[in-house]
Amino acid sequence: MTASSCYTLIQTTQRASGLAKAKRPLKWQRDPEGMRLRILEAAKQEFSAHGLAGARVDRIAAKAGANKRMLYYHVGNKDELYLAVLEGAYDKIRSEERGLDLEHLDPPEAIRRLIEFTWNYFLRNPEFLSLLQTENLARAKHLKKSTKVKSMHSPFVEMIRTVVRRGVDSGDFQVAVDPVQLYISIAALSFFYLSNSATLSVIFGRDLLDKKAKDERLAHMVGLVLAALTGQSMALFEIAKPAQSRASVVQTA
Amino acid sequence: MTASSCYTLIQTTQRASGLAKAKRPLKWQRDPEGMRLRILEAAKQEFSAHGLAGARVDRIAAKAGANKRMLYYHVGNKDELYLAVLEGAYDKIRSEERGLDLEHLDPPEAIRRLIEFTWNYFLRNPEFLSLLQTENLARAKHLKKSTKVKSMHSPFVEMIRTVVRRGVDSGDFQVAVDPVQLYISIAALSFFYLSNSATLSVIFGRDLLDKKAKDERLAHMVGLVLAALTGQSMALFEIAKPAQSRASVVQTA
DNA sequence: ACAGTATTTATCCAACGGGTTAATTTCTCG
DNA sequence: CGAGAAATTAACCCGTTGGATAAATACTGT
Repeated sequence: MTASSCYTLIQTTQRASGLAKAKRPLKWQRDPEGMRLRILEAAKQEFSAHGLAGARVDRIAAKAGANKRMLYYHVGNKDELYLAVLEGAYDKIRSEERGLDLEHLDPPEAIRRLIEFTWNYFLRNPEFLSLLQTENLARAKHLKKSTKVKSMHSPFVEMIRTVVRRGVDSGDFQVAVDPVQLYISIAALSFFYLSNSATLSVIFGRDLLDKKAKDERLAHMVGLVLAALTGQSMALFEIAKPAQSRASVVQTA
Repeated sequence: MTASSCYTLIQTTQRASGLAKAKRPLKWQRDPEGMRLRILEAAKQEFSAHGLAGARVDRIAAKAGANKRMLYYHVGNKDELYLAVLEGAYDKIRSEERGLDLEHLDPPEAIRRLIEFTWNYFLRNPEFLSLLQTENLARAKHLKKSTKVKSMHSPFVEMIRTVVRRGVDSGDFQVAVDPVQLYISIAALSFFYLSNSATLSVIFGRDLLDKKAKDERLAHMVGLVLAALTGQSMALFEIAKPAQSRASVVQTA
């Protein structure tokens, strides 16, 4: 498996200059950037699947189709590798957030979009949730050392502050809620549901990750937050959920 | 330290029969129940501080003032120890929940009390949060094996269902929200804030665990949920937060 | 083409860590 | 009081794991 993925590498990364002049079949090929990327990707999977202490350096190497030595050569030791993965994860979500462009929507729609984005991002990137959990179990010990992440200081909060202010001015929102509180609440509603779905599913005896459950959750979250902000009924916002299903929820055991 | 706690044990757990007839100073004393309790307590600390993989059996033994062999003698191997701790944690919160007695409060007050209880329980028992995080990182692998926890099937959900129904009947609440969704949301708002406070504090550059921040968070959560349920303004419910502080929040950078 | 450097492979190892075995000490009950 | 059971200590075992060292191979500029 490891060997085969290594050969795959040789095929996929061969340069344009690689005509048919390959006399002796090379044992391996240089590709520092690609190697680094594959290492970080493999490390992301390993760390999110097993946590920091549970992650195995050898497994990361194997998954990356690399020799273990490569990790130390290209990134550093286990902790440095972990921090690099963490920084990459933050970098990714921040950059996607930047594209959200809430300024041009009317306030309630902006909040709805923010909730939906957060929910979908967490759904699409479960490793991100795991990495955050892992880092919080370590009380952010590594993140505190990071110079990069501190400078990322979310301009996102400013986006939300603006939306809230606009909402208050237009009369859509009833309170000038603290944007950080709001952001944390929105993240919390999605994050907890997804990151704790395993134990919650056991406890409540229902699969929280099937299609229907996920649809209902999104509708619930949007309804909860928008109802609180606008003072209107939750039911008004749950357009994603058909009336039939809404009734059945009340009866669910 | 380890040795001293061991001697402490001998002093504190000596039976009533222990007159002053101790001729030869005993090297140690039998105390199976006490030993088991100390092991589980030490294990709880260790697992919550370091996760499953990061926990060290030797450290648990040391913290319990015991010989490593005792863990295996009284509980079992590392995994069994972990499961025992987890079951104990669920047992504890469930039993406290049972005393909440929401039935005799009017619906909005019942919800407020539920939120406050959850928040305070999480604050008082940070190990519980860590254990749940750890178990979810393991995708509830251990919890699924537990026969005990499955039978605990929360009668709590029924309590909430009743409160919601009463609230709808009385006109206090506008929607018959799914009690499981509501419970998850209430837990989420507290859980995420506290379990992720380490990384969030770094990112937002403010200490989320100081007194003022905690007070504001509780007020925010109560306001959010009750406003959504009743359709009234969030501001009405934030009685814990003085007006001055509320204004300053809006300005906070 | 070739010398020097960058990248990768192949081994090795010392510490660690979960778990076990065997000996010791304390308690209980006839 | 003394023998057998229960509880505890002490010492050891051995696979694992993060990390290091050294040798081999591929590329680059001249």
